[in-house]
Amino acid sequence: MEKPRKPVLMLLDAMGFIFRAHFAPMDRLVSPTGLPTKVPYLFATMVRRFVKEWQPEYFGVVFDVAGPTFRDELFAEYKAQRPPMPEDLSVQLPYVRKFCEAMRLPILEMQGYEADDVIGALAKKAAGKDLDVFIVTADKDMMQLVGGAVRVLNPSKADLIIDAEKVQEILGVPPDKVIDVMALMGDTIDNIPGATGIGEKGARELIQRFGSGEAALDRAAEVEGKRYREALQNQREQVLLSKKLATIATDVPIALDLEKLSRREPDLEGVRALYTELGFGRLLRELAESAPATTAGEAAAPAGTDYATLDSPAALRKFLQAIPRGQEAAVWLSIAPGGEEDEGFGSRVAAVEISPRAGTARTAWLDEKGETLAALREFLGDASRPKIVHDPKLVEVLAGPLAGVRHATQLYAYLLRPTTAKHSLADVAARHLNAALSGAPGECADFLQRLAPKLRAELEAQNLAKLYETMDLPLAPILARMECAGVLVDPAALAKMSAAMETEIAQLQRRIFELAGSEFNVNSPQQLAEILFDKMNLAPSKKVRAKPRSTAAEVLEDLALTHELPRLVLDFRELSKLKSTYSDALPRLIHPETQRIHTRLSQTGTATGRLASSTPNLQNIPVRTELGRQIRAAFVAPPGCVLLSADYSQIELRILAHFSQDPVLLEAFRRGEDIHARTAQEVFGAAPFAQTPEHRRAAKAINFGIIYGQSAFGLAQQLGIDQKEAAKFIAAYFERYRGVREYLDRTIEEVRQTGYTKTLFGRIRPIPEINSPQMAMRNFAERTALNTPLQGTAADLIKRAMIHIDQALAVPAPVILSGAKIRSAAVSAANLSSSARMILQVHDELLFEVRTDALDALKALVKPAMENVHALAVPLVVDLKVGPNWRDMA
DNA sequence: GATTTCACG
DNA sequence: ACGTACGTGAAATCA
Repeated sequence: MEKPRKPVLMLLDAMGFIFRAHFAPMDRLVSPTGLPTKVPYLFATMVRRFVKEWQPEYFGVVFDVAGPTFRDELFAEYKAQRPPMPEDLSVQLPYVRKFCEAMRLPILEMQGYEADDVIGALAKKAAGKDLDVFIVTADKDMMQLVGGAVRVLNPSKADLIIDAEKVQEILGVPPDKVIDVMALMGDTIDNIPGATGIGEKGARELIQRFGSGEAALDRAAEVEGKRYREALQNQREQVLLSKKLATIATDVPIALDLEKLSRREPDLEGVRALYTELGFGRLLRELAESAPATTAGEAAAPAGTDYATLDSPAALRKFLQAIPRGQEAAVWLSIAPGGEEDEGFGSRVAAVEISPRAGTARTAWLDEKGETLAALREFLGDASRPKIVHDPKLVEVLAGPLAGVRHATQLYAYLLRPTTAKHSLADVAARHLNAALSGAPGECADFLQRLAPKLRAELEAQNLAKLYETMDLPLAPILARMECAGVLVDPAALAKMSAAMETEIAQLQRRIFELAGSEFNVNSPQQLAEILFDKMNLAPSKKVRAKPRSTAAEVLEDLALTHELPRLVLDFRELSKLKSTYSDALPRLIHPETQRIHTRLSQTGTATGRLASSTPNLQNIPVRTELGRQIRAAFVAPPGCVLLSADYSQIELRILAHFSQDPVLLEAFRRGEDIHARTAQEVFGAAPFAQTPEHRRAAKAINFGIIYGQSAFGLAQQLGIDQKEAAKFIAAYFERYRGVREYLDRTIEEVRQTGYTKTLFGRIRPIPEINSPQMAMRNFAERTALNTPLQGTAADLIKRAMIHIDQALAVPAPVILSGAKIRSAAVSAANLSSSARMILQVHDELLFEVRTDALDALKALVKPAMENVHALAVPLVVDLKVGPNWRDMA
């Protein structure tokens, strides 16, 4: 961004920002002493961004002062309904002020006036000077101040800059009519009532037509729509009052003292001290880079650390043996740089760090003969030696069997806060120890020692220890073996597909260029939108309510009804997607030695407890279209083997039945009915034999919608029907499935109280946004709150099943299988683990590779293990399919 | 690096 | 009136 020539004055609406920041969709941040710090953190990063980007000459941070303002006299209920500030937030306010003080940013506030008024008055005065004025706020009503050199900068909309033209675009009126629009539509956040029954759209239309709130009131009789007319006629006083409330007082007795508002050099020591107190590691580092510390940097390694290097495999062996029996030793493997991008199968260990106690660590570099690794393996595999590791799955993938893991800090961190994006050691140390890694050899293992007791205590406090012991920890080695096993794909088949697609794509592209009349990049949504909407003047029908200028499939499907081109683009997209994401990409990921693809199955990657697959993602291999299924056919069983797929039928709806105890749902599943047919019967009153495909389709959409926390709008969109009709379906559903309604209500209420969701096995997911003042965010949080227990419990169940199956595969079969069955199997029971292996998990499906002669034994083991994994109020049903590849299965 | 689109459950 | 199903990962484009 080019810096404007005129000097810049920024006026920041501090309280507005603080309130929004508190509910920003971000993880909870805490200081080393456990204080919440999200608000000062976001405040600091925002100020830092503005200073960097705009280099404002003048800066004012404007606060509200507690106590009555002139608005309270106008309207007794003004802001009365606003809940008191959450304590979680109020404790953070002093730090925002401290930050401003350390940065030497002037704080402005006036008794009896709100920040809006102070900003308004200053902006008005500044408009007369030769300045560019930016009002930093997300409040709509501040748009009334825009004009000339005064603009609004909205930090919650990617720093959107709003000038008079933009105000017109957003609200449909110029800045001087903003208060009139606000008078009619109101503002729930600011508790301006507005007129009940008139929203943003209505307000905009009425003001555009009549010019002002007063004129609209006076000429209400002319309004055709009954709803708006009556709203205006009956709520005259409330509208007039709202207009007063929305009007920002620009006559506040405050002088524009540019001398005082000048930006000064920050008090770097003060800033550093504050960042240290709050644990802002990243900002601290940045500070250190821009202005090197004046004091000597002793802080890198905590005082009293004893780090050293072991210079031979024998020294490592000796060191490991000297660790007292029963003492927990931390083990960290550092990975050789280069080679694999991701840490996983194929990565090489560069060094081993061992820490027998906090503060002490030894590093051993790997030797060419592999003696270091051998010494380590002995230790890792010894169950009698208790260990602390970060990511047990990775240790096992890199170094082989791991026994005696006491603490796995990555799993701890994930169980405590599954919504956090990353759980690398650096992230976890930053969050829970408030410490940054300096890169010193030995430090990682030392950090594990420090983290383990702390996280373990939190785990116990949150009742998550059992889940850790019985589910997440035992799953790790299973996932490690799956990653190492890999899956077999046929590169020749994929190459053939790529070639065929190449030709087809070229043909489609030619046709597209012909029809468009020019050449462009079909893969660029921007260029495509230009062709479709500007050049060809196509417009999606009203049914499609996508974003303006969206070229998503849904929009193109609609456009395809009126023109030939969109269909070709859809075909082009399908082909290029399949080619680039699958047929071109998969062969590149075949491991040169194993000739197989080794996906990474992340155990700590999702907010709900599901696994996530990457490099490549094998959980989204195409299946829904014929062309896509060709890709799937390239996933094959090796000679002498077949693939066995076992998938749970309707697992999330069954869990819903269990949680809700709804009698209809329970009965349907207990009788083994087709649940979509049953819902069609309940909602539409159509007996199964009388049901049309349309009935079933709608019922299926409703059943899915329930799992996602559906709205009438969403269902209407999905089914391409009227919203009213969708609302009727939903009402009919809840009329018949009363228990479900009650369960959903109960769940929301519980999450509001506790702030988190919980699965059947106690896995939690914090959802603080459930109490956000922003409706959109709150609604989103509510849908999440409804979906997570269902999705998460399903994830728990299949994880548990994987553990049971893994155990059963290792045990001589007669213990597990009924005697008759196993005697008829062609292989001896004890061999099953060498004849069959689990190779993939796709949320509700497990995929096995099995020698043909062991297939029956595996089938007889897997199905009951999955179905009986945990007794629910309804049966769990598993469907088995077998085939030579992942497509042709029966 | 963010945005858009689209593959899966 | 509001804004609109939950959870993922990857590729391509564009700033």
